[in-house]
Amino acid sequence: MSEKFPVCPVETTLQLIGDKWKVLIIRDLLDGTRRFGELKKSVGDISQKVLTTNLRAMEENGLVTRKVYAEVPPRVEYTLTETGYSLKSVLDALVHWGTEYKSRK
Amino acid sequence: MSEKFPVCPVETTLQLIGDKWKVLIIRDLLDGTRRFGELKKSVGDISQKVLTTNLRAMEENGLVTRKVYAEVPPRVEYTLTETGYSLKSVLDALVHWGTEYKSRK
DNA sequence: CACAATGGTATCCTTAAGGTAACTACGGCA
DNA sequence: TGCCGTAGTTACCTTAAGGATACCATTGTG
Repeated sequence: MSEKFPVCPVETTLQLIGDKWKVLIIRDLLDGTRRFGELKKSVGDISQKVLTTNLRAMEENGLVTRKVYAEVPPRVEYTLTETGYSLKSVLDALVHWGTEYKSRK
Repeated sequence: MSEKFPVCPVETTLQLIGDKWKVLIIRDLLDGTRRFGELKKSVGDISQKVLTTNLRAMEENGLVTRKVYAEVPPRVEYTLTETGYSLKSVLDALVHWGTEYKSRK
């Protein structure tokens, strides 16, 4: 049944992507599937530990899927789920606002 | 002249409202001017110290204006600037996504 | 055999964020 | 006189987040 989320939908969203790192991960995954190492490079100054922690949480929340290939060395790919991809509208808003803000300076 | 912001507009936005509390403050100020005490109640479980800190930062970044009335006891009102109000589009996206997410559960 | 590459986990330590409580100014009021 | 309420500031302490480092499994290659 429905898990308990805050009444305010803003708080619900913050609960899922209120973390700076998660937003940046989604930004990069919106362009398509990425390997762990690729994300580590593209997200920016993120440590392996933090990246792993965030990806696990996002998987838990149904925002990304994790696919492990039985190769050596191992290959792990992360892809946005449909729900995760639907965050594109939020990211678009962030991009738009950030661009506007900078241009006003 | 232009201060230095990250190249990525998403990071610029996060730099300004990447904090959970700031988002909630903006959510409440979108309905109109609020007194300090009103915000403290409506934002949720926020301490006076953290609320003050965030409001100061947002004032610094030109998102809110602070107006002090020379009364006793003192009255201080916070209002979104035009720039701050323009975050409505971002908040709308957060509301919309959060609502959708909850309904999928 | 030793090592490289990838995607982790485990441990320890430091730093930053936030909580709590005490204190301030001010004038009104009983 | 002493207390009330608002909107703070300050000091101190606790907790959580994150950094750094070491370690692991696997297998093809030199």
